[in-house]
Amino acid sequence: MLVLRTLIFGPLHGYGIAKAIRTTSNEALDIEFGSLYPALKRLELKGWIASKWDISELNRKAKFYRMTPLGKKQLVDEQAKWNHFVAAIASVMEGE
Amino acid sequence: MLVLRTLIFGPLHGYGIAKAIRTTSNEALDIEFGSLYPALKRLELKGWIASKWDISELNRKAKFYRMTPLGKKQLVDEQAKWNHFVAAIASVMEGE
DNA sequence: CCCGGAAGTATAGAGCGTCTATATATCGAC
DNA sequence: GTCGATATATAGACGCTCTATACTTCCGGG
Repeated sequence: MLVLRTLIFGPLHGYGIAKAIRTTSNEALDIEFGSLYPALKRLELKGWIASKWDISELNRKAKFYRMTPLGKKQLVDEQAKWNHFVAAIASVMEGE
Repeated sequence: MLVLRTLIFGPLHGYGIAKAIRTTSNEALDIEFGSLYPALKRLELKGWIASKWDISELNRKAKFYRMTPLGKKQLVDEQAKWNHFVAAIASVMEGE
C-alpha cells in the first residue's frame, strides 16, 4: 500500500521509494531493501506496478516503477481495508 | 496488545478472549485459535499474563488468564508504539 | 589518479507470527 | 445418543520482514 501510494506522484526507482517512505513518515518507517525488492516483484507480478530501466537524476541506471490502472484500483481497495482494520483495533482498545 | 487490553476487564480463558475481541471489534477481527494459543504462551513466557485452571461460567474446565503488573506496563508501551505506527502510515498516505 | 562514500539492484537464509487442519474432551438439549 | 457449543492444544504450511552479503557505478577530495 505504501509503495503504491508513493508511486502516485510519478515513477520512481526502488531506492527512491524507500527514501520517500522514510521521509514522508518523518523517519518513523524504514523499509529495508531486503523487504522492498521482493515486494516490488510481488507487486509487478500482480500487475499493480510496471518497471522500466532508465537513468536516474544522478546519472546512474535504475529500474523505475510506475503504477498501473490496476494498481490504482488496488490502492483504493487496500486503503479501505487498512482503515477498516485500524478502526477495528481502535474499537477494541477504546472499549468500555 | 489486543489480548492484554481484553484482560483489563478481568481474568478470562482463551476461548473467551477470542470471543471478546471478535465482539468488541464488531466482528471485524477474528483471531484464530491456532494463533491465539501460541500467543498466550508467548505472553505468559514474557511474564505479561499468568494462568490458572478453573471452571468456566458454563461448568467446563478452562485456563483463565489474568494480566500481571508487568503486562499493564507492556500494554501502555504497545499502545504507544501502535499509535505511533498508525500515525506514520497516515503521514505517508495523506502526504501532498 | 585513486579511493571512499553514496547511489543503486539483488538474493539467500533466518526468524517470527499467522493461518489451516486436526485431535481431543465435556456439557446441555432434544 | 448424538449434535452443537464450549474449550484446549499442536503440527505444518505460508507469507513477509529482516540481516547479511554481493555487486556496479558515479562523483568528489586528497
